[in-house]
Amino acid sequence: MTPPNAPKDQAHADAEGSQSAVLSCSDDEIALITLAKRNDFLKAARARRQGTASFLLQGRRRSEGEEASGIRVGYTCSKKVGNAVARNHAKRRLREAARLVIPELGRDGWDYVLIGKKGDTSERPFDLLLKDLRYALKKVHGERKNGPQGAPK
RNA sequence: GCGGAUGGCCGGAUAACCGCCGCUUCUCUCGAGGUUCGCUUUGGGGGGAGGGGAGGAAAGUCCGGACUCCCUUGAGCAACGGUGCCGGGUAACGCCCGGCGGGGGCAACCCCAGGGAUAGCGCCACAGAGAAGAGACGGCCUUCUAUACGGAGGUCAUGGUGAAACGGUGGGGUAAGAGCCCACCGCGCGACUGGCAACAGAAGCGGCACGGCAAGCCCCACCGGGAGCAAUGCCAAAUAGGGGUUCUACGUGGGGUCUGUUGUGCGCAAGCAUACCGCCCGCAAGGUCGCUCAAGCCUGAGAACCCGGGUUGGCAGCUUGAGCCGUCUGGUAACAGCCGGCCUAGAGGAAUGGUUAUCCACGGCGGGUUUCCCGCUGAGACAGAAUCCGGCUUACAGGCUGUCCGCGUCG
RNA sequence: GGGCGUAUAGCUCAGUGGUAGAGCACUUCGUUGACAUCGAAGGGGUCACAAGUUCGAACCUUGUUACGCCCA
Repeated sequence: MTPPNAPKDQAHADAEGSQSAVLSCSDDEIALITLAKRNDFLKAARARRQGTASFLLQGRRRSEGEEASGIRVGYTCSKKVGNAVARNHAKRRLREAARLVIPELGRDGWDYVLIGKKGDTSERPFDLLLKDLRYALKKVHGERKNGPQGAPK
């Protein structure tokens, strides 16, 4: 994606986005994009959050002016989690959990950030970790403007 | 058999399902360029297949390089930093090998920044008479005067100390003593011998003079420019096409040029001749590594510093290299050489994973036919490539294996 | 990834080989009817850790740990 071609590619993606992107991902799955920018992490940190036994979830709906479609996910493991091996391991488990859960429960146009905890993120049994993520997603989505227990489709 | 010393190697294995990052290849699709409309080149996206994907320390960043940029280069000097027994290895090293010296251990073996203290300076607290060219506080002895707590002289055997006290022990000797003399030990110099050398041995000589600290300054020898892949180069986008302060300079010679400008003379004019300026060439001056010398370079506009503005994208560097494995040869060894074979991660907010089963060793509990077997259960050491190599240091569950030493027993 | 620095009392810092200090804070006493201020006295230290050099190390050398700063 070189810059001179970028505008053209953008136009194509918009024009044929409904074909390529959606068709490739079969029915309702939306591509997950990894967050990279510091700014996005800071915005997410100011939004809604929900802690669980194994990690902390932050989530927000992107405002106007930003890209409207797609789910973006970021992963954070600070030095508090441990040395490089421990941090990488925790991030891998979070990434795997997000891959399994977020396509079915996540909402289009939202940003999520998963934050690892010292010890618990790598040691918690994996099925419980998935349960935690489902629970946290519900809590983050809920309550605000979708009414009480806004049923996730 | 028990205890110990030392070197090398490994550092979980296999399978299933679902995933991640490069590479090769096939296919579908979307664009761009070329086109003889057959096709071809190139870029993006989707899918399939094949094959690859963390370490012995990837770590600490403590040394040494490769590579890139910066300073104009070379030699010498100075400054600063480093290294420090000798010989060898190496691209290089503060690393490695072999040897020497000192210390520890019955031994195998281990440890040592291990040059110079007669080049100079400095320091040696407290205690002690005295802490560094020895001198003399108490004491001992002789002598003088008036019997002296006084004067003169001799002397260091003796004096709590201290990390360290100016040779030690014994004998002779003396007024008291003293290497004053003798024996042994220690110490210094050392012909000569062995060794490339460090060094070792040593005839003989010297009556003893020369304390410690250089991981204090220093002296000697050798080495070293600075910064680091977030180096650096390219492409694209965007903004700007900037502002301020300070400093320095306004030479000279010759030749060419009148098809560079201008002036003057001649000519009606085209043009011809000539002068200043400009341009080219040279010289001088100035500047240019902290200093000197040499070479080179720069200088009519230039140099230095400060302020201000934009981007946070992509590509290259990026993995074939002092590379790895094996046979043989040389060498005590580190290592080197010939030949043959192999290609072994290249990500980029950062992939190499998630779950399960069996096995492998380990711990705990229970049971059994108790050198062993079965069941349940728990935790699989230290730790994650980030430009690449050679070392060092530090962390590390457990296991395999070679060589050697001491003690005991048996033959 | 690379480069560099710091660690001494509860806090901020001195201390360049010889019994470890200052200010603030703390405790007690005095002053006051009481408090603040002021005065006096006192307690509090594995000098980050470990080895080495030295007779002797907070200090010199080497390694380790923790914390912090810088880069295009």
